[in-house]
Amino acid sequence: MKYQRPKGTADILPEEAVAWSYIENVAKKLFANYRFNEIRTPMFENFEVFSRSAGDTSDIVTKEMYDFHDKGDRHITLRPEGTAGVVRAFVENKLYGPEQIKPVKLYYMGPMFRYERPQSGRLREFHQIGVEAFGSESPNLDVEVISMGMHLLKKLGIQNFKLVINSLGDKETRKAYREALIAYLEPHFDELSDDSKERLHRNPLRVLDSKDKNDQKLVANAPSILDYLSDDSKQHFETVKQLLGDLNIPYEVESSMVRGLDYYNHTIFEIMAHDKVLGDGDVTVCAGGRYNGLVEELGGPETPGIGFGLGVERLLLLMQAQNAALPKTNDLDVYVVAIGDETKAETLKIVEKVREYGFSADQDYLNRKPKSQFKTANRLNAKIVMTIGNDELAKQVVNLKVMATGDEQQVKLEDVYKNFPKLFGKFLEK
RNA sequence: GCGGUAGUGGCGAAGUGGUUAACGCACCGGAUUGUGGCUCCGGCACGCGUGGGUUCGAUUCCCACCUACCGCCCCA
Repeated sequence: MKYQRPKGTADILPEEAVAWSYIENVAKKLFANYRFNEIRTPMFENFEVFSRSAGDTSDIVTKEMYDFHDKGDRHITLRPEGTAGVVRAFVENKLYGPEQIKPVKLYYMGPMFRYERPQSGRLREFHQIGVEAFGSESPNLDVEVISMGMHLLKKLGIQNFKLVINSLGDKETRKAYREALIAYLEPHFDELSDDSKERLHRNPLRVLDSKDKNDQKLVANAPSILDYLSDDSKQHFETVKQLLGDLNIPYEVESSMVRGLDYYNHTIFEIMAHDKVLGDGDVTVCAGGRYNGLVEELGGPETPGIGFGLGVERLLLLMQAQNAALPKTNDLDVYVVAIGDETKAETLKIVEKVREYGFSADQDYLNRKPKSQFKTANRLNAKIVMTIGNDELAKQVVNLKVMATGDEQQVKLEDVYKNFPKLFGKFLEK
């Protein structure tokens, strides 16, 4: 093969694109009900937008960014996630202004890029649907955002998913907890796995969800971040849990849950699904949380924010594995079988007229025999086949066959042209 | 970035250091001239991921690279 797509990219072929459109439309409709509006930001940003927001030591920044210097020697990064760009746009366009109704609720959908080893459900160019809400610290907003994510999965027919939440508290909380955790783990340093030794000082919270069995044992008695929450943080988290309960949204609290991006604080959550296609354990399909402070970090006024990102590829994998229903689209209403060159012009007129009336129509373009044309009509699941040959042309009629029943009758061309929906539309109803 | 498995026609899949690379599905054509299914007949890889090497000869052996998949790291 001479040319192949770049590693970690995928072609979305027509058959699958149907599912993509469906997902996007369902999401847009749902988001509109929650009063979120679409925002479209560039697929690349200045490097600093991401390095500043995600944290200089995060893996995403240190090894997974797709970055390069352009011809003007600007350090450019293909966006690895959606939030930073939206926050940048929020600040740059002054959406924090007093004339904006708060919270400002935005959503986006599009490709993201991360330079990493591809696996199923993990690509270098992948797609996220995400939402962000700025300007309110209300726990109600936390819960609404979470609920919206849950609703989306439910609407798309996903089964076996669960909500897991945690609180990272505020800055002070994280600092205090980080120290406590290091103090707890340090005496056991030699017992830790190599990966966790590495993690201990760079990102100690990561040790908590190590997959190493021995690490897990050590970590079992580690202090919990929930014991270090400041009063305000605790109050916020308690309210979130309370409200989730009020809405009858089941959840689990997982105090060891952490985040890959440094900007998160307070409520964080993941919606995880369990299905073999995505490996043995639970896989996160939707993840998000609060990021109070991020707007300041990118040069805006003090503005709280919260959002989530949802991986479309993973979602699709789940939908396929679980046979989630997809709408049937683009059914063929009419196929016109032409016999003989003399009928070509009339055939074209027929299909065009039928389309004009709002039905789908197709014809043969390969000069094939009637039998072959019928075979194709059958494969395409045509509801009606109209046949026209020299005899019909001379008499200005066509043979109209209803494929489901096999009934065939001769009708006037004039009727097709002048009154198709009224006379024959009945055959095209579901 | 690390470890492992794999790569034969549109898809699935057999195969061997040496004349014409099985088979199934799909597709195309035909079975007395203009009708969908079934059946039957026929067609369909100048080529076995790419590039080198070994050899009289390689799809089959060796090396490198590419890509996919699985695990780790990390993550949606």
